[in-house]
Amino acid sequence: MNELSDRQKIILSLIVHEHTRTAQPVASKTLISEYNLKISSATVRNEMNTLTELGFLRQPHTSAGRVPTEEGYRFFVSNLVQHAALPSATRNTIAHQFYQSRKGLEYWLPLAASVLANQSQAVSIVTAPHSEKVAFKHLELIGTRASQVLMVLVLIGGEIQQHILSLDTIRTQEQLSQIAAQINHLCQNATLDQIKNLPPTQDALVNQVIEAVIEQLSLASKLVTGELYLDGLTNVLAEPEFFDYRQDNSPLRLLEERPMLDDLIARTVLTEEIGGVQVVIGGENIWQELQNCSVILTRYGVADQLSGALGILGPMRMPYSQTISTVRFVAELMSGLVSENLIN
Amino acid sequence: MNELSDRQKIILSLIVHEHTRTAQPVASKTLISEYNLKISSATVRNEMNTLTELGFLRQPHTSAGRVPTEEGYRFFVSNLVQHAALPSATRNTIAHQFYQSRKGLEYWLPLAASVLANQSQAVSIVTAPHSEKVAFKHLELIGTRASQVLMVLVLIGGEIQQHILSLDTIRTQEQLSQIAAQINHLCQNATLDQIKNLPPTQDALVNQVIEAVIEQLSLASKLVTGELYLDGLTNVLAEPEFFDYRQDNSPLRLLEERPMLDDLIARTVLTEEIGGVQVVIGGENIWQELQNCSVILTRYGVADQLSGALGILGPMRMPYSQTISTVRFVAELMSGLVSENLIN
DNA sequence: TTTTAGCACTCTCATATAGAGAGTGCTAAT
DNA sequence: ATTAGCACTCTCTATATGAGAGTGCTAAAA
Repeated sequence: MNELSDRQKIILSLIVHEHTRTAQPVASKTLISEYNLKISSATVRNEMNTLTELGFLRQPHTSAGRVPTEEGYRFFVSNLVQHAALPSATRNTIAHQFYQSRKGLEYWLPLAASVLANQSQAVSIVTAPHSEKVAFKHLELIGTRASQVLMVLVLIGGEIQQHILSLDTIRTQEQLSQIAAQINHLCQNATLDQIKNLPPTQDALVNQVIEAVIEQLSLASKLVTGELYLDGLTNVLAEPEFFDYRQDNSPLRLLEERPMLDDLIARTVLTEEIGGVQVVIGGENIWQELQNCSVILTRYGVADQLSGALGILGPMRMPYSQTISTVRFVAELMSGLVSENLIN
Repeated sequence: MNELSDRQKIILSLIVHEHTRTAQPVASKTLISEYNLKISSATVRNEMNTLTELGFLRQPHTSAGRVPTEEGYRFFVSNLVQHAALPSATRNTIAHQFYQSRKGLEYWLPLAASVLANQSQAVSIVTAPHSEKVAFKHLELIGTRASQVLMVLVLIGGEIQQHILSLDTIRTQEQLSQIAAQINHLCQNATLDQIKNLPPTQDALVNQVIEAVIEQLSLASKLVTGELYLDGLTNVLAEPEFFDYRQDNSPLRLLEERPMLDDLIARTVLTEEIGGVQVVIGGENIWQELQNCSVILTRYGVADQLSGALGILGPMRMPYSQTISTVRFVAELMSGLVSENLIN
């Protein structure tokens, strides 16, 4: 493929920038007057023509200016985006909000979603961190008045699972605690496979609980992502990209269908290192719903232990540089918080 | 206030019904042909005129049919709605979905949201059940490699709180379990106030943990609602009521701002008995955002122990009878599930 | 060879106009 | 009290028109 000349790159960048600002097709004259270019509009038009033939720009109609295509945005993001660091004022504002918040993932997750949504003026997506390799940390059995027992299972990393067991007879809390202690001893730091290979004990009740533990751990190990936090839906409602659509392929549908979102996350960030930011532009022919949208996702947390995904979904026409920086910064913050509070 | 004649009530009901079906202003002739009325259109027009003067109907413009006003819907819902039971086929479909689901509130809550959204074709709102009177059930302390400790606190009812404590020194798991046992003994079934009045112990660490317990319980007691589950946003995106608006007072904003939603829930269902269904039509001059919407909410769970709210938010023009029945039915199901799995 | 001025051409958008159709309100008759 | 009949009003659609924006192309200039 033909390399673009420097001038073509500049023009493409400026068109992307101007279109992001105005949401209008960009005319050759506009470009010159807004950015004080030293060349004539005819020259710009010639270059625009070339860029259009290369598939980076398109014309809504004959006598309109140019709009970047999906391909154009993709080239821009891969080759032309200026990765400026987030202004320190913004960084401070964001950090301050985390500092002021109550401590604990249950507060930080929605906060991260809220910060991302506000900063990007798009929809934010944050999943609770989750350990790929589930392993047993601690078990507790809590009796009720009836023969039901609340089983609380803590995984290494700090995830908590709860489940209600039905026993055939009512046991005292002492008996239950004894069983829990026994299992805690047996399963100390064990992985799912190790627990599966444990020889059955003499005690039928212990076996029953271990079965339940195995089931809970299996469930956890199948999970792609943890709980989902969204924010900023209203940011995006006014965008034509979002409500022009018929109901059926509104990009917002993606957010309501967990399997789709899990797929999106799995195909992008889960293959990435923590810290790598993925930009999906226009659905990349995989997700119909994202035709005019872009998704910026990254992974945060502690590698191999506890990690989640976070990012935003917005119109394709967005300030990529700034948004990518924001996503990256919030991910760094969250990674720090997760690692400081790791349970292992 | 003047009573409506029977014929006026019928005409109002039919207009509501027809408008719900077609989303169009209802003409006098339409009413006659669609519902085989034995009176002339002129008579209907006369009655329509009266109903308009009474504020139950309005005319979008001179030569248009009539549309029910907020007041009209309110009268319809209070006086005219036919409370038909949900068809047993629908009941079975819904019950079946709960039957097929994994057991546990964490599965039932999103399921309830999904069922409500699908059945009503509106946005569903489900909050996790929450105990108004928080009381201590069980505490567990789980050590990490560092001096941080994961505190897991189970409330009566079954809510689980987690919190990370920072100790000055590293303790063994045995020491931690000992402390937990001591506190479990001290706080057995105690309410927040009872724990607050506990005399301080000799052990500084125990005191520190009890402080943390008090803080967690205080937090829990201040909560109006538990976690929020929404579904069906896309159902409603196509409705003119929802995207006609400027961003600022879209009804969906209500769902993103927890304080507003809590206020809505607090002002309606929390004052109600469990089982009572509240219908808020057009925001009732309190919630700007709900101008053309209605909210149907009810409370579910076990009185005085563990209760949450569930319902839907949809366009004002909705099939009230059916939707109210659906909300009520799902609430009954959820109440059953909560009471069967109560931890106390 | 590259750039540019100039201009014809195309398409959109806003505005105006007209006619059809829907539905009412009113009047006078039943 | 009800109804038939009709004039009137308003919306909606289609059509026409002109202004404006922006391009593509050509031929000249650098």
